[in-house]
Amino acid sequence: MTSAFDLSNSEMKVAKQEDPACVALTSFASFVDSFPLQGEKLYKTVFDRHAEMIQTQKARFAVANLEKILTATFEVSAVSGFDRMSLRDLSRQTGMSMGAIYSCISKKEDIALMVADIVRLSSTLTQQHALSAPTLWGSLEQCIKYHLYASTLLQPWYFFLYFETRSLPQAQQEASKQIELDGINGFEAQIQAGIDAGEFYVENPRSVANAIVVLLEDWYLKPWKTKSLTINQDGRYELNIEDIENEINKYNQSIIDLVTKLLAKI
Amino acid sequence: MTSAFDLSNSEMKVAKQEDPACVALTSFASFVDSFPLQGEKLYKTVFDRHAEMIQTQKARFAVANLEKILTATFEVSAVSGFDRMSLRDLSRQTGMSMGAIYSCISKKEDIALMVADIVRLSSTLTQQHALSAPTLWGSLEQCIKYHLYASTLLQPWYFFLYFETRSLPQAQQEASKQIELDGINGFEAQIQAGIDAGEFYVENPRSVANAIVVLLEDWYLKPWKTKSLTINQDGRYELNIEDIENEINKYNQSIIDLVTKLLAKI
DNA sequence: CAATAAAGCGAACGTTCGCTCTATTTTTGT
DNA sequence: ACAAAAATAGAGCGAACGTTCGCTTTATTG
Repeated sequence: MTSAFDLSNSEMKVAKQEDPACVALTSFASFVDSFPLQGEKLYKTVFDRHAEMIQTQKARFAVANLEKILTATFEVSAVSGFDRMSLRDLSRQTGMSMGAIYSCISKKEDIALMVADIVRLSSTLTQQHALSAPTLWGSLEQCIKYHLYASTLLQPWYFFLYFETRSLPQAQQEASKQIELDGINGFEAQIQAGIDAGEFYVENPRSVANAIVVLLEDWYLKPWKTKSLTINQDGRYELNIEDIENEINKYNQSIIDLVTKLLAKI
Repeated sequence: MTSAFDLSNSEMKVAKQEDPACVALTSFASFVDSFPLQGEKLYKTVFDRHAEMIQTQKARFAVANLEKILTATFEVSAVSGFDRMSLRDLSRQTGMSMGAIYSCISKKEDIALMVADIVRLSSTLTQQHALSAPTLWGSLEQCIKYHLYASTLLQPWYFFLYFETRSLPQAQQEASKQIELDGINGFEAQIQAGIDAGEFYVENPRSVANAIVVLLEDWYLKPWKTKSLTINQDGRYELNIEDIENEINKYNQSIIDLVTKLLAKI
């Protein structure tokens, strides 16, 4: 399969309509098929992008251990926060020794840096692909939908970055704010374009854009609002992919309904 | 002046329309005049409600020191989080000795408990008073407005509770979730009442209720979105009360516009 | 099968933490 | 003026922290 997402030069690329890779992904299942940041590939990406801080040389070992470390980090720090998670907790949870952990990271903070990097990469990829839709409304719909899809697949990552930003260097804290502002600006621009084209009407485009961003955040920040999506002790969703798809679609539809009403011409 | 808020038996009281204390507070300035949780009264309330963990006997001293401690806590932990704030930091920031600090608290966690208690008290007070409005729409409007008012006056407190909930005992963590769910349920009930009365129409009342709650949270969580509201180095807003009133009214109006559209009968 | 290099291990290090205590001085209320 | 309350500076406690390092185990290669 040709993936719709190009990881290789993610920072540069802006997908064009004519691009054969720009297939509209209509279901969560098809998104899962295309999205590169999951499973083994996800941790391989972490390894590739942070090789300089990883002592372990063979990707095979590093990837397996990074998965253990990051999974355990999400489990432990979801309850008590990253600061309260000691590396001894992490050692216990992963079954790895302190030394093994420190051959995958150079210091504790590196874990947070890895998460921040992946979330930003995911946001960039998702947004770029969504903007390739042929119509204004379609592009808006896809931005929302893909963001929900990506933040579902990477829920613990998005959640972690939101709550643990303050464990990062201050420059990175500012960068996180900027990402959020960029998100709002992006939606605002799309809405404004729709107004200019006579497709939408709304008095204050920015407040609608802000509402969208905040509702998207709510999805990965408060999974307990949708009880059926809570994760079990193994850190996995209890639902199979069809059930998840239903839950996402329900939430997606509620946002779309909202936005439809807010942008409707009277 | 007779305050519109009754602090004495806040847990019990549900204001009635006939209650002479139930004045509609139409401006931030009049809210400030009535709201009991500010200035010296605020820290006196903390003292009264946590006397058992405070060694200092005379309220006069305790109140002054609690103000120093809590203000410094907000300043320090807004940057790096409550866990990373050491009591030596706190001692430096407040200019108090360790001994003086420990005569106002029994342990570090107490600080977080005090904040949580005040925020919950504030939420309760605000919601009770707002529900006393004579009409359905007026009640909904007041719930939103008063919440914005209270969370502006107590912004560092609301912010702190949101991000440091995980520093609290697990029972308190659950309680915090419940407060949010209660908030959603409250708005949902009001919207449903409006639908039943034929005043509103919306397909999914809960998603509108959820949007309101999330937008209210956004106000105190991301003050940097409204640049003019950012606080300076002294921890005080740079604006005077009129400017703040303008900013709140602008944000309040944007929520009201949103909700108006969402609940409009077609 | 021996040699080599990578990976894994866990005790131990130095530091910092929350917290206590004491001796002394300052502030307060009468 | 005087006794009580409050605050101070600083030493110090044990526990827990992030991190290091000498050593052992494992995998791979010639």
